[in-house]
Amino acid sequence: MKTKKKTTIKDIASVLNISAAAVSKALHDDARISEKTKKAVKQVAKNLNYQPNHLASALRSGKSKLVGVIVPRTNSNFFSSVIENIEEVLNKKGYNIIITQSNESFKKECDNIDTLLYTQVDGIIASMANETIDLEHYEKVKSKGIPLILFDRGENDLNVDYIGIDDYNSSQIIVKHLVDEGCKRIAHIGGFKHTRIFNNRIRGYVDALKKYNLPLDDELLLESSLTKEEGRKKMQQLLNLKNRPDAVYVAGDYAALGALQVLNENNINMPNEIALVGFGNEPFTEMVTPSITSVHQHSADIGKLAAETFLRYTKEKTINQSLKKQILKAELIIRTSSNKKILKTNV
Amino acid sequence: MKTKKKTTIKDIASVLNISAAAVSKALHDDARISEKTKKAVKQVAKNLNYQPNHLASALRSGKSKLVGVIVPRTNSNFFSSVIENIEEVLNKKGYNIIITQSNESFKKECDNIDTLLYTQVDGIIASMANETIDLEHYEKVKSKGIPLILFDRGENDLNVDYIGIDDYNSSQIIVKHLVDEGCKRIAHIGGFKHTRIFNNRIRGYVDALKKYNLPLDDELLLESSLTKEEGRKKMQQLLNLKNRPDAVYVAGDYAALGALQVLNENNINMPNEIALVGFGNEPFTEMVTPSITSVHQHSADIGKLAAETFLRYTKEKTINQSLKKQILKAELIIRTSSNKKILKTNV
DNA sequence: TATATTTGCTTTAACGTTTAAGCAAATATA
DNA sequence: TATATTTGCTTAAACGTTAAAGCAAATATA
Repeated sequence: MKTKKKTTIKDIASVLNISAAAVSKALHDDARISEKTKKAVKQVAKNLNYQPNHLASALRSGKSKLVGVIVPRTNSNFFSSVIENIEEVLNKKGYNIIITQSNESFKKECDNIDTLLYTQVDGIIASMANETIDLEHYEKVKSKGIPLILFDRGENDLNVDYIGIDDYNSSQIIVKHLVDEGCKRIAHIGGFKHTRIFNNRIRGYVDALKKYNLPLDDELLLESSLTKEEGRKKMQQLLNLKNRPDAVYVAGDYAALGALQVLNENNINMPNEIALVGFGNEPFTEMVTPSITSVHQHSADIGKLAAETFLRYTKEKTINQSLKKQILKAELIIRTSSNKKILKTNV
Repeated sequence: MKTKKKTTIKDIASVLNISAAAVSKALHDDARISEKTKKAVKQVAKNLNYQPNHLASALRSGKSKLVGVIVPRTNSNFFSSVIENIEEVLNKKGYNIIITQSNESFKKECDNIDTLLYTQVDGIIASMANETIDLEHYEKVKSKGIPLILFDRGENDLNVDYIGIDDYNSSQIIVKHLVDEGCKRIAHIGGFKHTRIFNNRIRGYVDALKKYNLPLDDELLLESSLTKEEGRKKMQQLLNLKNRPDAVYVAGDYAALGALQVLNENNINMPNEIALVGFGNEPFTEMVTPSITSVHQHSADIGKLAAETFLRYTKEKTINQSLKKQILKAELIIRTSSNKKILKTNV
C-alpha cells in the first residue's frame, strides 16, 4: 500500500475537531492558542507524519524562503567555499538556496535571473560573469524589491551591497613582496579591465610599480580571460620578449598554473629566474611543483557576510538598497614559486 | 517610484476583458484558445512585464518543477561535474535544481531530505554520505511517491534507479595495469567496506590478485575515510612494513595525494620503487609531480543519465521504482606515477 | 433545415496555507 | 454586580494559478 495522499493541516484539524486555522497557529506557537491544544496538535502532526507544504505557505505569506545564488562556476574552490558558507548561515534561519551557474556567459546569467525570479526567491546573491557589462537584468531584480547582494565580481553602478576583498591593495602587497625578493621587472597577466576587480588589480599593480620606481613597460601588462590555456599563451608571449621579466603576477590561479607549466617546460627556474604569483589560493597551488604563491580571498568569510547581509534585509519592511561595500583584507600565502630565501631585512 | 505590486494573470485578464482562466490557457498555448487571443495575451504580458508565479502554479498543479540534489560535497570535481550536467539536462525541461551537501554526515543527509521534501521537490537525485547505513530517510522519500535516483554511492536495498561506474571491474583493470608494469606486491588503501562502491573496489582488488596469483597479504589491505590526511597515515603505515609493497592502489584521489606527499617526502621513486594509482581523476592528479594515474568516472555522463532517468518518471502517472542499474565502464588514465615505460608486449 | 460537433471562451472551485476579523466564554477590574 | 479585558478559538477570505465543467456561438454534418 502506498500512502499517496499527503497529510495536511485539515487532517490534523478534523482529528482534533478544531479549525485548520487553529492548527496552523498551534504549529507556529501562536500566543492565542492554549498549551494543551498546541501539544495535542503537535502530537497528531507527528502521528500522521505531517510535512508542511512549503508552496502553500510561501504563496500565502509571499515569502518563498529560497535564496538564489549565481556564480560563474561551482568547480572553483573559491566559489564552492563561498556557497558552502552561504548555505550554512541561511539554513540555520530556515532558508534554502538555489545554486545556478552562469559559466561566465552573459546570456546564461540573464536566464538564471529569470528562473530565480520565476521561482520567487526572496533574495539573490551573485558574482557576475566575465562577459557581463549590461546590467539591466540586475536592475530588474532591484526594481522588484528583491534584495541583491554581490560578491567578488560586483559593480558599483548597481548601488547594492557588495562583499569582496581589497583587490587594489592585494596587488600592492604582491608587488611589495616581489620587490622584497629582489625582482626588478615585474609583469602582470591580468583579467579584463572592464571587470572591476581585475581593473583594480591592474591599477594596484601599476601604482605599486610607480611607488617602487620600477619601469612601467606596456609589454609587461597583458589582459586575458585567465583560463589555464590563456595563462600558457600569455606566459609564452612574455618569454618571447627580448627583455624578459624576472617576475610574473597572474590575476588568477588557473592562468598561473598554465604559466607554471610553460615555465617548467622551458626549464626556467622558479623563483630565481622568474618568480611567479597567482591569485585565489586554489588548493592545487600548494600541490604543484613548485608550489605557487597566491592570494587567499577569505571565501568562507565572504560567504558568511553575504548571507548575513541578506538576512538583515529580511527583517525590513521595504527594501531600499544602496552601495554598501564590505571589503576584506586579502592574505598573501608565500610559497616556493616566489620565495628566494635570500637574506632580507625584516622590516 | 517603485513597482511593488507584481502583475498577475488577472491584470492581463482585466486589460483584455477576458477571464483569468483564458489568460492562463493562452500562455500555455491551449488548443481551445484562438491565435488572436493568444497573441494579444502574450503582448500584454510582455508590456506589463508579467512573471508567472511559480509558487501558485506549483501549488495548484502539484508539481514544483524543482529537483533536489544531495551530494557529500560540491568542491570535488566529480560531484560538481555531475551537478553541472544534471542542471543542464533538467533546465532544458523547465526544472530547477536545489543543491544540498551532506558533508559526509548522516545527520545532515537526513536534514537535507527533510528540507527537500518540505520544499516539495518533484524528485531527488542523491549520492550517499560515507556515514549512511540506515536508509529510513530514503524510504520516506519513496513512500511519498517521489522519484529517487542514486548515483555513485548507492544502495541496492533501496530498490531504486542507480547510475555509477563498474567499481569491481575498475579494480581489475587497475591491478592488471600494475601487473603489466611488473608489480608483484600490490597494496590497496580502500574506503570503508560498508559503502557498496568501496566494497566492490576491494572485492575487485582481491579477486584480481587471485587471478594473477599474487599474494593476498592482510597487511596490504587497509580501510580508511580516504581524506588526504588518512592517505598520508595509511601510506606511512605501509612504508613501516618489513616487506614494503611495490605498488599502492588508493580508492580516492585525495588520499592518493596524501600518499604521494609521503612518498615524495621519503624520496621514494615513483613509479619504479612504488607505483601509485588513484581513483576519480580529479584535475590535480595531472598537476602534481609525478602526475597520478587515476580512474575517470565519466561524471558528465553520470549526471546526464541521472537527470534523464528522473525525467522519464515525470511522464508516468504513478511512480513505481525498482532496482535499475546503469553501469558505465570506467577509464584508466595512465600517468607518470605508475608508468614505468618498460618494454611491454602489446597484448 | 435541423441536429451534431467544434470552437472559444466563462464560471467555479480547488491547491494548503496564513491572516484579519469576529465572537463567546473566562477572567479581571471597578 | 456591571463592565472591560483577555483567552481561545472560529469563520472567511486570500495568495496566483490551473483544471473541470459548462455554455453560447460558429461551423460541420445529414
